[in-house]
Amino acid sequence: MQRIRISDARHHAGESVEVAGWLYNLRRSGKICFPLVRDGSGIMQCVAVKASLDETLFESLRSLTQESSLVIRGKLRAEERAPGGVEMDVESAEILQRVPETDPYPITPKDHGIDFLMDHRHLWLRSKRQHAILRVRHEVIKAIRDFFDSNGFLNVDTPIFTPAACEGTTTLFEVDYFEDEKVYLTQSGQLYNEANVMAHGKVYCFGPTFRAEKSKTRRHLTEFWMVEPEMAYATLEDVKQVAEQMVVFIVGRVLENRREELKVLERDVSKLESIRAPFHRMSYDDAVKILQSRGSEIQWGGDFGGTDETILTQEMDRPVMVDRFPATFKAFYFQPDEARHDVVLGVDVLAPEGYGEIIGGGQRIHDLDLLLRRIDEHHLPREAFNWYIDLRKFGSVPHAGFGMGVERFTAWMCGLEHIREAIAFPRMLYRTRP
RNA sequence: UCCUCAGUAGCUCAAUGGCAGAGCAUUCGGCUGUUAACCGAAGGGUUGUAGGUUCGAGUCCUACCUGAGGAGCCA
Repeated sequence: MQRIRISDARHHAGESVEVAGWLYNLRRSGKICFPLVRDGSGIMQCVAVKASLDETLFESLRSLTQESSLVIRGKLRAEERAPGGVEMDVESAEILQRVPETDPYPITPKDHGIDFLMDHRHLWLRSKRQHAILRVRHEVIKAIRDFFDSNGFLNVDTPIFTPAACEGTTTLFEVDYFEDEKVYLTQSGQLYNEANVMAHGKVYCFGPTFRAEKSKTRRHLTEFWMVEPEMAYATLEDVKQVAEQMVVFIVGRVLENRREELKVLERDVSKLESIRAPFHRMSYDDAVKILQSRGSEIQWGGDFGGTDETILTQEMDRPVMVDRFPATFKAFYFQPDEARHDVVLGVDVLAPEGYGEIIGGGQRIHDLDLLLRRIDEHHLPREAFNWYIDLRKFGSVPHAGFGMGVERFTAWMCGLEHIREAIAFPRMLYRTRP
């Protein structure tokens, strides 16, 4: 008998097939019962009728417990009342493991609190909503790779263990590295990207990123995934254009391939359908003026707070690109604006609906003397940057790139309240288990 | 690190300072079209921990623990 995936069931109406899965829920009524079986690709309602089945088989199905694993066989039939449009008339079944009723599956189809769900994250992943979110996340990742791969970028990944002085600003996780040596978990692959890009012209790295800030908000994880493209012979304008095209591409893919999941998530898709080029563009100067006029206490020279990002984007139908930030709060490697030496050629892309900064990037310093000066101004040890400085000695060119956080993007696509649901096992300030 | 809120049955929650409760889950019984099925019954409690006030504390006070939301912080 052919084993099928539930997602393909509609193409097998009228056939006898088998499905291997888990019992999602069960409704019963005396001499008939309706096991809902999920197999990872979808959920299918089965119908078991006492009169047409072996007595022990019917009894074992009728009393089956939630999340028990089973292989179930029967004839598929188009049925309007069933979710998915197809229903299975059960002919036989094998139960691989019956969940004992003395220790039943803890996540019932009713409401649960976030603490309980997070403690049972390893099981929570099976629920409809979490299943849908991780499928959207997969689509986002696949779209990112497809976008860069088909635009001449090469995937070159950067190290996760990095030496101490990588950027000198944020808090890093320290790791013991054999005898008496300390290394740190990467907070960005960017510096290494700058080396890789001089070899390949256009590259991207894609991997986990670690930030040890004691940040406790709905937008923060201590471990998250980031894609970072870098382009040689490129400027801030190139970054803005590529970032805009990439976002439009990913949103398009999600809308094209994950409609069902967005429906499960009750996402207002019109909010995503309005994401088109061109995005709103404004300078940091203008952003500060807008914020002040709307009651923010921000002063020129200060970074945006979470509420500032929300104020800037709340009435926007598409992302906002803010560029030319004060040099004072950006990293040492940002290229200054020729026309305005107090600002640098950096850009942040803020997602609508309060989802905040999803992209940050800009143009890097390519001049040797300027880079040396900036390293000194930031009190960073030159020796640690020898290899990075070399890149400005041997065929230096203007280059630029950006980083995008996968979970923030996924949370935006799914309309999530909190970023913790956008990754299978979130790592947060006070939560590292399971 | 700071601020706010919460912690009662496996889960979600109720209980004016006065008998510890409900729904769901589990078990038993009923039901041939259920959609978080429904109907009837049963079992299930160190009220986060330690003190204190009181005739009497789930409830009030103090400290601590755990969690949540937010702030700071986050190139």
